[in-house]
Amino acid sequence: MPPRHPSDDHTPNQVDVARLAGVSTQTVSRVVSGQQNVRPETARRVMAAVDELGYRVHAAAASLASGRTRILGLIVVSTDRYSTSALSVGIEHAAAANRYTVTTAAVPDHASNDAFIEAFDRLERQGAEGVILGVPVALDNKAMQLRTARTPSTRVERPSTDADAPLIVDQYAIARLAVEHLLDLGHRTVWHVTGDPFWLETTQRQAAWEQVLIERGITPPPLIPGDWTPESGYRAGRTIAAIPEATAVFVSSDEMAFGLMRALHEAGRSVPDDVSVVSVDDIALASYASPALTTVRQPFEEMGRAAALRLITHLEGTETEGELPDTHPELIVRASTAAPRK
Amino acid sequence: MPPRHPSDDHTPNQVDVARLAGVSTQTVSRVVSGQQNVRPETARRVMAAVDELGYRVHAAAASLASGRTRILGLIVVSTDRYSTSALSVGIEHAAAANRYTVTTAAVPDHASNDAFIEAFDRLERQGAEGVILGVPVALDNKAMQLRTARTPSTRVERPSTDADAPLIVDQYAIARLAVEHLLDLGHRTVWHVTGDPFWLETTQRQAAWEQVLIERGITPPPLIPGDWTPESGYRAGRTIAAIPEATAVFVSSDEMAFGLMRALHEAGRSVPDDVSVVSVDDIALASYASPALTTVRQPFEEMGRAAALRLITHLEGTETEGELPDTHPELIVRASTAAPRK
DNA sequence: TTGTAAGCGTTATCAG
DNA sequence: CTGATAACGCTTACAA
Repeated sequence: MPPRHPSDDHTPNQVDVARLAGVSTQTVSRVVSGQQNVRPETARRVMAAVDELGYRVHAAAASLASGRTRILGLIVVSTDRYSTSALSVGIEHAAAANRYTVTTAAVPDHASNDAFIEAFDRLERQGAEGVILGVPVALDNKAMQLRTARTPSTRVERPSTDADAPLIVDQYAIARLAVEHLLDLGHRTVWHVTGDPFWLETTQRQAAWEQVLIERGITPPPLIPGDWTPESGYRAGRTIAAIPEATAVFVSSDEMAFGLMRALHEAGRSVPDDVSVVSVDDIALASYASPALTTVRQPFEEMGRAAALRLITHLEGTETEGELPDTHPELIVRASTAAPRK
Repeated sequence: MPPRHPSDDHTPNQVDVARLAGVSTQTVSRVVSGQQNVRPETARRVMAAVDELGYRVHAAAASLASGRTRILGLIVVSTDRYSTSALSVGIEHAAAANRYTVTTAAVPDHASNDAFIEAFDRLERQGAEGVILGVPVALDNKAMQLRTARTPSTRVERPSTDADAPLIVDQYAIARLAVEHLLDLGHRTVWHVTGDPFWLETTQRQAAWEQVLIERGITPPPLIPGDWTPESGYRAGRTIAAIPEATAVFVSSDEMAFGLMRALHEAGRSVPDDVSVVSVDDIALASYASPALTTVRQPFEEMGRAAALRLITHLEGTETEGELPDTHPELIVRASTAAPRK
């Protein structure tokens, strides 16, 4: 076989660059990975060779040699809930800013624990250095603990079982904002339509709602179950409409609030004159509901950023690029709440 | 240094498994990657060793050796548009079913072409074997063509410049469904509120809307520009409200329709009595608008599945797991459309 | 059916 | 500041 021409068919590698620049592969590696101890002139020559050849590091080879993949795993639930995409956008940004890459594993809604484990395994196999749990996984089982022990993980919300965990979004603050707004308006009590009980937020908000009422000496009325969907909100609305003394409702998502208000409207109960409604999320459509929704805004993108940053910080044991975002919820008052009728 | 104990600190590798099972690493590789030519008894022994050691293939090493990463890249735009998450869920599912992994790169909304290139590079560097463009990238430039030439890519929508490309969702069919519905109801013409001109769908739907009108001998009225947001829909609604002869509107997204109907309502024009509205998407809230939206459903998850499957098929040159999903749009008639007043 | 040998392209370590 | 050399853990030949 004749000696191969330098610029052959194969994609250029370090050796090619080194040869062209007249240095060793090690120097190429140093230049490409931005280390400082290279003479500027040498670095320039290497970069020129890199450009000429169109060289780029081979991630797999670099991982194998260095033991680092710079991959972040993300487990999400397959829903079209508005929050999911905003969350991942935030995560992706924080990752990219720190030169990490995000690999996603989706699990079906209401999946069994096995499905989460399987997703986690997929991510680990792929080389994820850390995993972000965008899902309500239970962590109190052997299989999951085994995995989170060897691969650092963060969850977006704060697990109820671990009050000390660094917290990204305070579900208690959300519920408190909503309930106190209603109470301060003069309502005697506040009814609550829950989210899907599968999710941690649901139980946390519910507990907070109860707590705030009790602090004010009010006995919480019966819970009205929901599952995040507008349909479940509609059903809850029919329930509420049948309770004449209900004048204020805290609904766990904007989407459910749309359904709820429709049911109320159909039953001839006016919002906010007969019933005040406050929900959670502040999706883009919230101000286009009729009436416009009073809601507690969740800064999803910031939450995603915060989760990723927290994980990366843990991974590197040092500071990261970018400020830690503000993830405080905020009450947005619009037209769906008012003082109760005399 | 004393000889190391077999089960030492390092994560177990093929050598460890081979030693424990009393076979060569090659046999371990064969068993683990599911090749058939291994005696069942041997395979069993190997699997036992794998389980005992908790061994899993090192993806980077496997990639380096085989030259395959089984990574699919996905470029998405950082928006919380409902479609994005549904799309990626579909992609992720199809990928997982074919043992591929999805890596996401997000670019800002309205990003420059450079941002797309940069995202593409990130994905390539990561080892993506193919890239799904969930974004309206222009492909008519050198830099992009260079990349799509070496890394197979699919886009979710059909580029207007390439009518022969296998098509995932037919924007013409969507517009036709909407416009003909309105015309068949007896409206003399149909006004159109566009999406963000940055997106291909926008121009495609707009062209289709024009075409259908012209086919029926109707001169298209002036375009009303939008940008997907409910706010832009609201502005469009004010425009429409000021045009007494406008009785039918085709709005390019449900979210804009919410804004539009709110503006119409405020202007005292009733939907559907004065103005009929049909939009596109069929988001979960569409039936909870007031009135409930007549809309053209887009099966986003199926679209994502289809895009991924198409790419994987191309990559493997063979058939893939799972039927090719049906991505036909469908008209959902609800309460926002009616015959025009006499 | 199983094993041996030779890389894959990079980074770490240690010399110079 | 730069270079030689040895891993990293796996798969693809090829041989037995």
